[in-house]
Amino acid sequence: MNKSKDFLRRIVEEDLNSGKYQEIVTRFPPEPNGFPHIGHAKSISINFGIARDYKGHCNLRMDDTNPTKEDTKYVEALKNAVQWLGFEWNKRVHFTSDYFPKLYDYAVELIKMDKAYVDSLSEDEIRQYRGTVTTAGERSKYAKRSVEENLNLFEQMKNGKFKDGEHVLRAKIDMSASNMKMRDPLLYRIRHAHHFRAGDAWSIYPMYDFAHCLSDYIEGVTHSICTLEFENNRDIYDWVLDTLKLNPPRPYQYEFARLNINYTVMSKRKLLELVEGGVVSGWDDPRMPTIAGYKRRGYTPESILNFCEQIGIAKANSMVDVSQLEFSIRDDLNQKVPRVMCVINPLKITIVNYEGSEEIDASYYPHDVPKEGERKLPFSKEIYIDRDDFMENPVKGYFRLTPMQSVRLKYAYIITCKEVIKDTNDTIIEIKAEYHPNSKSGADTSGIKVKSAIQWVEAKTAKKVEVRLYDRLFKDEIPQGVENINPESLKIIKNALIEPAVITDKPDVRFQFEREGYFYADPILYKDTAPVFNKIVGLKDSWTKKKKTDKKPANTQTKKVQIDGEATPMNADEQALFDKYSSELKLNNEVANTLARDKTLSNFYEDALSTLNSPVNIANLVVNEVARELKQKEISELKFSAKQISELVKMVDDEIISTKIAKQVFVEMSKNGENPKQIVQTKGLVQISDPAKILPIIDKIIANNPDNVQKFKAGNSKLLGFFVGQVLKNTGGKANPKVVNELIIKQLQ
RNA sequence: UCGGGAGUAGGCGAAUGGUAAGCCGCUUGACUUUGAAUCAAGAAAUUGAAGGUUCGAUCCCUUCCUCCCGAACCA
Repeated sequence: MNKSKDFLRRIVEEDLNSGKYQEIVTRFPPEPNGFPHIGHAKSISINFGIARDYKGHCNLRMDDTNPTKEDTKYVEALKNAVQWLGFEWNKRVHFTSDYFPKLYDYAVELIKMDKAYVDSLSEDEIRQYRGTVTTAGERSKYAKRSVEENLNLFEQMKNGKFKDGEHVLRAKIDMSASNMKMRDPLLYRIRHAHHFRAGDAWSIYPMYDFAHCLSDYIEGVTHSICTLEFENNRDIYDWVLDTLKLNPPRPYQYEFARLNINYTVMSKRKLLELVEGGVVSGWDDPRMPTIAGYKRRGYTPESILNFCEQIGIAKANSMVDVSQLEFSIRDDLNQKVPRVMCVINPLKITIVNYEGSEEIDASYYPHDVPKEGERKLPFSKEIYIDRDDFMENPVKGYFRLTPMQSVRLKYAYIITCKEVIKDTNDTIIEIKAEYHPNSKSGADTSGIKVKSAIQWVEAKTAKKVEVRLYDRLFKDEIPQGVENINPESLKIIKNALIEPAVITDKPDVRFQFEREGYFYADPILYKDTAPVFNKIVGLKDSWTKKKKTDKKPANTQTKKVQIDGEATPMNADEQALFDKYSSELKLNNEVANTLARDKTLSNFYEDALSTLNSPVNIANLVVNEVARELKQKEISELKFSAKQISELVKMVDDEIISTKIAKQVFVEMSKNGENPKQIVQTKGLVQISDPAKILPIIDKIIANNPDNVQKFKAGNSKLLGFFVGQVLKNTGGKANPKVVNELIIKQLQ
């Protein structure tokens, strides 16, 4: 089956099919002022993914227009992240700073067109002059400067003749625009700052809104994909490219919803605070949602990429559950990594009836993972198990070792507890147990039934390892900052014990510690003499979950009450019109209301009414269809006339076409202004109402869909739509749906 | 308040007028030498609300409600 495409891919496909672009070019344009996080991974996955899917390419471009915030170390982090995720950027890494000379020339161009000016208002004044969302702004008096003066001033700005903040270059657009971004946005500001790449060559730097669109254009980008908060910036994007009258094709901007994950912060500012405040060990702390953090934790690139694919792309702000991410990494590692035994919280077991030692063969992989490999497990009378796997006074439903309940040592024997030894504090320090010699795994003739098999290590051969148990960094679903830190996000266990093969044979760097979770040999701290393992993610655990959720929370869910606001009252004229429409012309209230409140619509309506006396049907068409066109266009831009609308309605009244066809015809009319009759004729859209012609089609469809016939007869009335739809499809939409409906009901009785 | 976006099971998210997909999560069962995995079954949605148009509306129209973005010399 064809997978459904996200809205971006749909746009890309349309543009390719229409020939708008020959090749798709996207770009990933981070500002190098912080380490990339999983939100960037989503953007990378989208931009590089689309380029890959449509055989185009994707540029990696550092958006380095603010010299005071950016640094070359972040450039490296960004490059590493993209590579680690498995993508290749087109040729070299691009930098907006490479385009500074070109950008300067474009600015000069704008000045020459009298579309930009040097403003000398102070920062505060600029803010004041901008106005508010409800009131228009006022243009600076400096906007009147001549082109020559602007050119001159701008050049001096470039040459460092002025101090920071003395002047700015602004676009001359509209100080009363409802989009605040369009109130003469700043294009350049003076910054006597050292740029990490451009050095001290420039004392003016372009603003995002000016640099970004032009950088896209310069690179031949076709689809400039960014997040929702740039929706308001799209108008400037278009204004700059259009005003400069650049040679086509030009790029267009599309926005998607950025990624949010619960229990996670995603803002670069907050992440920087965590790093600088020493709350975490650095940008690559395994608890950080940075790509470097996930990498250090042990996540695989595949798991991150799968996650990005699963969550989809849309335009609605949303919060993804962190369990979705955790599923991705488990799902990936489950198929890949060897199973080994590690005892995190050791409890000594002495098997009193076992003497000597042996080695037991054990596969690295369970039967349902198609990978080969095995190791030897040393076994003797002294072993360790996890403290959690023994309970002296077990709770109900406990499957593991108790004084009354035997348990299997995985891959080895069944043991039975004989004696519990405690110290003076009443803490259990050792268990004396007996093993059952004929119960060995794979050759068990003992007939003893156990509920569980637990991990263990042999005392003398086990290796001591450090295990770092990571949990989510924040305890709150929507964390604000350090006050929400989870105090248990890191537990360091110094004395965990692991089976020797893990250290001596090193079958992999990632493991599943059986019954615990997935772990990763820390790429920096790990030493053969002092191994360190990071917990990547725990195994799914329905046992502890069951214990916790035994107390059922009361269903306190109350349905939210919908508060309806009031519509603004009509004025006298509108009221009069409404009365006329509803009483005289018998329009229903809703239609009359819409018409009465909209002068253009009602004028159009009365115009159409003058050539055809069919008040209700014309009103319906005008209110529902014409109104839609009028949302996008002015009345003068409409391709069709009121007269044509009445002609269309006439055909419906005369039952030449169905309302369904009428809508189809209307679409044609609004596209090219052709006459409705003409459209119906050339396309052969006259409807079929003759039962003799429709019946055979219905019979065929009934014969072809016995399942659905069955379901329909069983009472699934929604399937009527299915059958009607099939008949209409078969007749190219020409069958009279009313007739079809009646006939189907009759045939299926 | 003005402009721009968005509302579909607990969380994501398909379906442009014709049987409300899929994934995560949840429940139950089977299997099991991981309370995992796997397999099977299931619960869960009056598509934000109310009206309208239509034979038929998640989809088109109207009004309302809620949430997000916007008045940085940040990106």
